[in-house]
Amino acid sequence: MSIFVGGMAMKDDKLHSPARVALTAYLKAKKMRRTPERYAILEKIFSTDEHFYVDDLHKNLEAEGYHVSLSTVYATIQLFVEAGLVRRHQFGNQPAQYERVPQGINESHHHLVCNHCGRVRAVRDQEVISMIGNLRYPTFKTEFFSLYVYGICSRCQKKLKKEKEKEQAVAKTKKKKTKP
Amino acid sequence: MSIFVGGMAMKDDKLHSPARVALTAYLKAKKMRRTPERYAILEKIFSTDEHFYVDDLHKNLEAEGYHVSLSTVYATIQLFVEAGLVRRHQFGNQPAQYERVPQGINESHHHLVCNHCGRVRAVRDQEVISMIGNLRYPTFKTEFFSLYVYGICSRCQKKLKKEKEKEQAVAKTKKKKTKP
DNA sequence: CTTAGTGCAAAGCGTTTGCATGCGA
DNA sequence: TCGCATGCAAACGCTTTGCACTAAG
Repeated sequence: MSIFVGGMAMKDDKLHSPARVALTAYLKAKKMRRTPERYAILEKIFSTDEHFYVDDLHKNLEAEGYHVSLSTVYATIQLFVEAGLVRRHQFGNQPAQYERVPQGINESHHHLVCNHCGRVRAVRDQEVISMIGNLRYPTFKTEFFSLYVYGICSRCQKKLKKEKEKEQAVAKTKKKKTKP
Repeated sequence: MSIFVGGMAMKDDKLHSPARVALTAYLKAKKMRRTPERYAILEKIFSTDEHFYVDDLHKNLEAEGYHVSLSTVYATIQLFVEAGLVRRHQFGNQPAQYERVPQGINESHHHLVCNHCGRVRAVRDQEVISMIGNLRYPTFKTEFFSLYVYGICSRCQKKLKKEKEKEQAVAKTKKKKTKP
């Protein structure tokens, strides 16, 4: 069975997905409007568990024939962040990345960020998650955390190794020339 | 005793501070120039252990009568990040913050970030630091990490509590009016 | 009927870039 | 002398804002 909601076809179970329920509750509590745009954007975000850029999300919606203005996408994502449905990340000088909040400990993870190419990889590690999750600070009401481990990814390690070898070869050539 | 270097008065020991030595080594290795601007900016950054914004750093230098262009400050900080002398942080949609890299485990720390006002507090916690520092990932060459704990700072907790009390008072008033 | 939400275009702002000049090596 | 660094101003790109219009409650 399939129903048409907010301009997009979706399965019946999606109508009552945890995310939709949470958004509805939040909007009601804040006395805000339940617009089709908000649900369409939410649906799109929760349809994958990948990080995403605002611009890509917008393009994907347009590509599906669902027209929303970029400003609305920005405003809506901000709303989702405040509602605790989405989290913001920003690495180096790249545009902001977002991801839906991890659902329970099985989805919790931290990030490996490559200092060379900027790529981000999610890593699940129960021990780390629970250890950090148990931290308590007096006078500070913890809500969630982000752990970023920076370094060099395997791809860039190879790339840098090759570059280094090339440089050394050049250096040797120069030595021979200046000291013949 | 005090010597004049790079347009700024400084103590003799600063001339051979670990940061200066490290920068000199880096510049020599990369065959880059040791300009007074680079050392002046380094000095300013390492004169405190606080996080700072590029703009403030630039203003502070100007205020001291040391003129450097904003572009040079940007370029230089980027250089310092690549040299491993400075680290970049970015919270929410605030401009980037930087801090000199922690010198040894006694300076290592993580951050408490307020979701309401955006303020950042540094927290030292040996156990957390060493636990995370011992993480190893195959194919990924770890260089350093950042842990951000998000929540509500004490100041904002009080603020939000007051706002809530006000709202509830208003809500009660309305109830009385509609159900007399 | 009221006014929050949306769409569009323009503005804002941190950061980068292009180019002429200056200075370290 | 040679060419990297700097200074300045203009450009850039992500994000926000102002305003007229639309639609949720």
